[in-house]
Amino acid sequence: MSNTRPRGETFDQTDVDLLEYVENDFDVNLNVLSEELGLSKSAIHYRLEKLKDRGVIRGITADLDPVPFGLDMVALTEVSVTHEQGYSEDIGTELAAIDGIEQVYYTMGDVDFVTIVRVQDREQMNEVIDEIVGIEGVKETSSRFVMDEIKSTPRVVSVMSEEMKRVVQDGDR
Amino acid sequence: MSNTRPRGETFDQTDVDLLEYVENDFDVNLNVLSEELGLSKSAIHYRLEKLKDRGVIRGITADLDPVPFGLDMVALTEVSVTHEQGYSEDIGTELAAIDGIEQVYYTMGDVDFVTIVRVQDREQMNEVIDEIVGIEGVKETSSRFVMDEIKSTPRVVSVMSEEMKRVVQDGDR
DNA sequence: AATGAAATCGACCAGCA
DNA sequence: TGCTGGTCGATTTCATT
Repeated sequence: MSNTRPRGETFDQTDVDLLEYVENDFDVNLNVLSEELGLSKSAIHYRLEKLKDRGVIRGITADLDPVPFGLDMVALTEVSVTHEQGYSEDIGTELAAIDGIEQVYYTMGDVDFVTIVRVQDREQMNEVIDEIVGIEGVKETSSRFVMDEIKSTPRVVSVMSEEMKRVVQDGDR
Repeated sequence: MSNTRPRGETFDQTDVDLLEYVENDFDVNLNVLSEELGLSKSAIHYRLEKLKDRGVIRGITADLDPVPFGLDMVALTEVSVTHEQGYSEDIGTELAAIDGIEQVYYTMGDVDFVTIVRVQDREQMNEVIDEIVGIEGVKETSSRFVMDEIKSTPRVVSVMSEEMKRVVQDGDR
């Protein structure tokens, strides 16, 4: 389109392909990647290390299924706070520290925080909500139960449109 | 507490420790884990393979930082649909397929879906919203911008309280 | 930034508790 | 079934270009 100025950093095609691959599966031998991307094994390794150093790859993690742990009860909980002081940042940190709270977003608008809570049963859900309400400065909460997690394991490159990729792309190799 | 019947499967202390470790950092050599958990390299390897086979470990993935890609604009978008047919499931799938939509939850209550959208700029945000509205059966949307992602990379075991762990625990070794 | 060779580490096997 | 120790193959590292 018209705007080709890169926001953020730039990546070549190989990096984008490599990253899209490993963000879905890092349990690979380098031979496959090597052939797939047409580069030597050492070069793949070198690029991966550089991407780690740059902080693009924050880490390598095991993706766990919550279901075997009985963690199949999920709720989206909105949290409103009193706006007397600049407490908001602290309250966010406190929310993030509560067991069972998986994600915390600080939002604009009528509510201040949206959290995603994951627990094993209703009793634990009540406990989490009680903990939230117990935080100083929290005014009220409102929860919605999740009936189905249609897509719940965030990916970065895999979710980008071609246009989004174009914006951060630089050379072709 | 009173309820000690395990929901889901059971794990021993070593598995829980191992899983908590690798869900935050799988970029370790087995020697470190071996010492840390007081088990031989082979045993660690054996347990990891078994946990993969059981589906507890769904995969090994690279955790990417969205910021270097300029993906720093995030919104929580609620989607309401018409309730004439049993379309809901299909609509969820269609939402999940849209570029820029990172997470999709099917919820009870006044709205039907909550999505998390991640893009590079307002123009792309508009495009995503337009795509959502363009889905047949979608009635209306409502979006909130995220000002701060306080906690946005879901973890499973690391977020469990001691009580939650107790519920799925079995032997001590 | 990429290569090929050398050192290191992980995957696999047979045997054992 | 779960663990050990040892072997082989793969990966990481490094000197070189």
